[in-house]
Amino acid sequence: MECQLKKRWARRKEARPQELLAAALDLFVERGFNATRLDDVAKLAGVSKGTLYLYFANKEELFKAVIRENMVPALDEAEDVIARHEGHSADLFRELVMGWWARVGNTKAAGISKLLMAEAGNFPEIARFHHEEVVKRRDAMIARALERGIARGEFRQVDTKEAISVLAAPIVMLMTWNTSFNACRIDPIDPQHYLDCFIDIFLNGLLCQPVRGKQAV
Amino acid sequence: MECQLKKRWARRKEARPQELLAAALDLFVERGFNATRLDDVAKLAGVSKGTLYLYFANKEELFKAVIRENMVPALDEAEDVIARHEGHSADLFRELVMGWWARVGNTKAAGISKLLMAEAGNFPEIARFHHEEVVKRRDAMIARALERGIARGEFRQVDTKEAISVLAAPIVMLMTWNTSFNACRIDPIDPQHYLDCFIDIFLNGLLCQPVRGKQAV
Amino acid sequence: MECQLKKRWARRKEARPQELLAAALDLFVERGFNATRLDDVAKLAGVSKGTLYLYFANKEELFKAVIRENMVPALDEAEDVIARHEGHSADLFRELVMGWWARVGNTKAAGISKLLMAEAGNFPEIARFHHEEVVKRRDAMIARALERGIARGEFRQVDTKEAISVLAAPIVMLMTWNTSFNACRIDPIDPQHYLDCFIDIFLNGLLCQPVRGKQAV
Amino acid sequence: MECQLKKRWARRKEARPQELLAAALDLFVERGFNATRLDDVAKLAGVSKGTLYLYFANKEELFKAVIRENMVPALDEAEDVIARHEGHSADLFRELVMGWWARVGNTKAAGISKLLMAEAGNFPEIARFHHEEVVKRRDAMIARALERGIARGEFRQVDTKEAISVLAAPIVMLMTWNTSFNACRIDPIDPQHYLDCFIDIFLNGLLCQPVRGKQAV
DNA sequence: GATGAATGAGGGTTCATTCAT
DNA sequence: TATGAATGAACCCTCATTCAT
Repeated sequence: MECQLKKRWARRKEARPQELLAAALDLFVERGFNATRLDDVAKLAGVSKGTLYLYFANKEELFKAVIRENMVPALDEAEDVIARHEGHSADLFRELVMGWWARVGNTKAAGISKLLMAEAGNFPEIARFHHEEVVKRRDAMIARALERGIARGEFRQVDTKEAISVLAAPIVMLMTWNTSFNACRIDPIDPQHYLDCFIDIFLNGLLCQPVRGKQAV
Repeated sequence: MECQLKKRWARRKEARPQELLAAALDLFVERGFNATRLDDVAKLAGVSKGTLYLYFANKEELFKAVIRENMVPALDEAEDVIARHEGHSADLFRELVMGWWARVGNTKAAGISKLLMAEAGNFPEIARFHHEEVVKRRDAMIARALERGIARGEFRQVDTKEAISVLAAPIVMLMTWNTSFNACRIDPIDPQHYLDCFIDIFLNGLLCQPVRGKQAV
Repeated sequence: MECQLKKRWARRKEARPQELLAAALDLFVERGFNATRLDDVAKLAGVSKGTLYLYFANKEELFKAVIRENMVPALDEAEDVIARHEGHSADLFRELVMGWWARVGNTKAAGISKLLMAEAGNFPEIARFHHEEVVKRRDAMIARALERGIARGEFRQVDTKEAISVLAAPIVMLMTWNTSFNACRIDPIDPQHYLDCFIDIFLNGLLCQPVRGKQAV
Repeated sequence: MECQLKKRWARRKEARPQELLAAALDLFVERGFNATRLDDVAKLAGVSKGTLYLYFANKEELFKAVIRENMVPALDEAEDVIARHEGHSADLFRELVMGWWARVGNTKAAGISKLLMAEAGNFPEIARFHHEEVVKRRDAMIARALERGIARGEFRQVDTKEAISVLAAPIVMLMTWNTSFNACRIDPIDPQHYLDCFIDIFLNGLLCQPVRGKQAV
C-alpha cells in the first residue's frame, strides 16, 4: 500500500513538468503569453502556483521549455524524412509539407509561431532561442530539400536563401491563421484546400517540367 | 514661429492626432500593444498622458485609429492601381506587390500585421475591426487581380478563395519578419531579393505560359 | 444695435453666477458632489469650463454658494412666518412644515441635506459653514415655535433642545429619501401622506389637549 | 504566540476578512466610500493592498460585506425581541429603540446609514442591496410592532406605511448626526436625551391613553 | 471676459513572484 | 516536495485646475 502510494507520487513527480508544459501550451496559444495567468496554468495542470516555480524559474523559462518540448521532436522527424527520401523531389516536398501539418500545424503547437511573432519584441532572448533552436534547423531542412531538387534537375535554379523563406511563409501563416480563427474570421480557411493550392502553385512555379494541375492545358 | 511650436501651451488641435498616431505606431510595433505604455506614447508625442485622452477614448480606440490611418490610404491606392491597369496581369501582379511594399511594407506600418496576429486573441474587437476594414478589402483586391488574369487567359485556373491567402502569406510574413529583425535575426532577409524570388516562383506557378526566369529552359 | 448687444452681454454677465449655481445644484443633487464633473456643470450652464473659475474659486466654493443661494431665502421666509403668526401654535407648526416643504422639500434644493451628510467628513469647512448658516438658524426657528407653544400653554413642557432635533429629523429624512428614490426604492414614499402622518403623530405628542385624528376617542 | 501574529507571513485566512471589514467600516464611515482609499483600508488592517483582493472582489463588494457584517446580526436580534415580547407595546417600542441604539447606533456601524444616503446615487447596486437586505427587514419589523400595538388596542389607528418611515427617521438621523459630529457640530446632541425625548413625544402621539411623561398634567 | 487645450497627480485593480509552513 | 497567503510594482484612466490666446 505504502509502496504503491510512493510509486504513484514518484511517477507523479516525473510527470509534473510535462503536465505543466501541456497546460502552458494550451493557455499560451489560446490567450497569448501576456494574458496567460500562471495561476491558470497551474490550475489546469492540477497543481498550485508555487509548484510551478519548482520546475521553471519564471514565466519566460516556461515559455522556452514549451517551445523546446513541442518543436524539437517534429524537427527531428522531418529531418529523418529528408534523409530517408528517395524519388522525385516534388514528392518529398509534398511529404514534408503534409507531414509538418500533421505533426505540428494541426496541433496546439501551431500557435507557437504566432506567440513568437507577438513576443519577439518583448523577449529578445526567447526570440534568439527560437531562432537558434527552431528556425535555423527548419531553414536548413528546407534548403536541403530544395538543393536536392535542383541538383537532381527536378527543380529550377532558384535563389535558395530567399526561396526558403518564401516557401516557409505560407505554412507559417496558415498555422497562425488557423490558430486565431475563432477570434476574428467569419470565413475560416480550410487547411487542406489551402495546402493543396499552395503545393499546386508553388510546385508549378518551381518545377522544370510544370505539371498543370486540375486542368489539361 | 518655430519657437511657438515648442511652447507648452501651444494650441495644436489639428496636428496632435497625427503626432499621437505616429508615436503610437512606433511603440506598438516595437513593443506590442500590451507592452506599450500610454505614458510612453504621450511622451514620444511630446504631450502629457492626459492629452492623449482628449483625442482617443482609450488604448483600443487608439489602436484602431492607428490601423485606419496607416492602412486605408494604401488600400485606396492599390485599388486604384487595379482599376486603372491595362495590359498583362503578370505586370499588374508585380506592380501590386511592389507598390504595397513601397507604400506599407517598407514602413513602420508593416508591423501592424504582426500586431494583429499577436493581439487577435486578446482583443477580439480589434481583430474584427481589422478584418472588416483591412483584410476583406485586401482579399477582394487580390481576388479581382486573380480573376482578371484567369478571365484573360493569362493565369491558370486556380481555386481563387485559397489562392488569395496563399499569395498574401509571403508578403504578410515578410512584413512581419522585417519588423522583428532587430530582435531575433542575425541574417536578415533582404526584402528586395525576397520579393523577386516570391514573384518569380509564384508568378510562374500561376502563369499559363511560364517564363522561366533567370535560366533558359 | 450695438447698445442692445452690450446690454444683452451685460445682463448675461450678471446672470452667469445664477445659471451656474442652478446647474451645479441640479448635478450635485443628482450625482453627488464627487461624481459631478465641473465640465458638466459648465456645459449645463452653457459656458466653458474655464468660465466657471471666473466666478467661483474652486469646486468647494461653488458648493458653498449653492447652499447659500438655496437655503437662505427659505429661512428668511420661514422666520417671517413665525414672526407674523397669531393664533394656535398647532397651526403654526403645520404652516411651518408645509411651507418648508413647498419652499424647499419639493425642490431640487431638498437634495442639499443629503449632500451635506455625504460630504461633511470630507469637507469640514463646508460642514461648519452649513451648520453656521443653515442649521443654527433652522434650529433657532423651531425653538421659537416650540417655546411659543409652551409659553401659551398649547404644547406640553418638553425638553426644547432635544425636541428641536427630533422634530427636524423626519423632515430632513423625507427630503433625503425623496431625493434618492430613483436609485433605490421600489415603493416610494408619498410626501403628502408622510407629512400628514408626521404632523398627526408628533403634534399629538406635543399637544396638551391631544386631538385624536381619524378616530373619536 | 503573540509574536507569530506579527509575522509578515502569518497565515491568518480566517481572521483576515474580519480585520479588513473592521478597517473598511472605520474608514468608510469617517471619510465616505469614494474618499476612502483601499490602500488605507489595507494599511489599517495591517496588510498590503493586494491582500484585500484575496478576500473581496472589489471595493463595492467590500462595501456590501461591511453592510452585511454589521447590520444582519442586529436585525436578527431585533426580530427576536419582537417575537419574544409579551406585555404592553409601549415597552416593546422602548426596548426596540434602546436595543437598536446599543447594538448599532452607539457603534461605528451607525455611520452606514449616512454612507448609504450619500452613495445611493453613485452606486445604485449598493443601494438596492441595502434596501433588500436591510431596509425591507427593518421596515417589516417596525410594521409588526406597530400593528401589534394597534391590534391590542394600545396604539391609535395610524397609517402604518407612512408611520414606519416617520418613526424610523429620528433614529436614522440620530445615527447620522452622531457619526458626523466631529466634523461639524459644536453642540453635540446627547443621544440618551434625544432618544428619551423622541420616545416621549412619539409614544404620546401614538398611545390611546396618553401618559404625560415627566410632568403631571 | 471667455475659451478649451493641456496638465499630472492619484486610485482601483492585476498578477508574477516569494517564502513560511 | 508542495502549498497558497501575501506582496507591491505597474498601468489605464479620470478630472480639477491652469493659462495662453
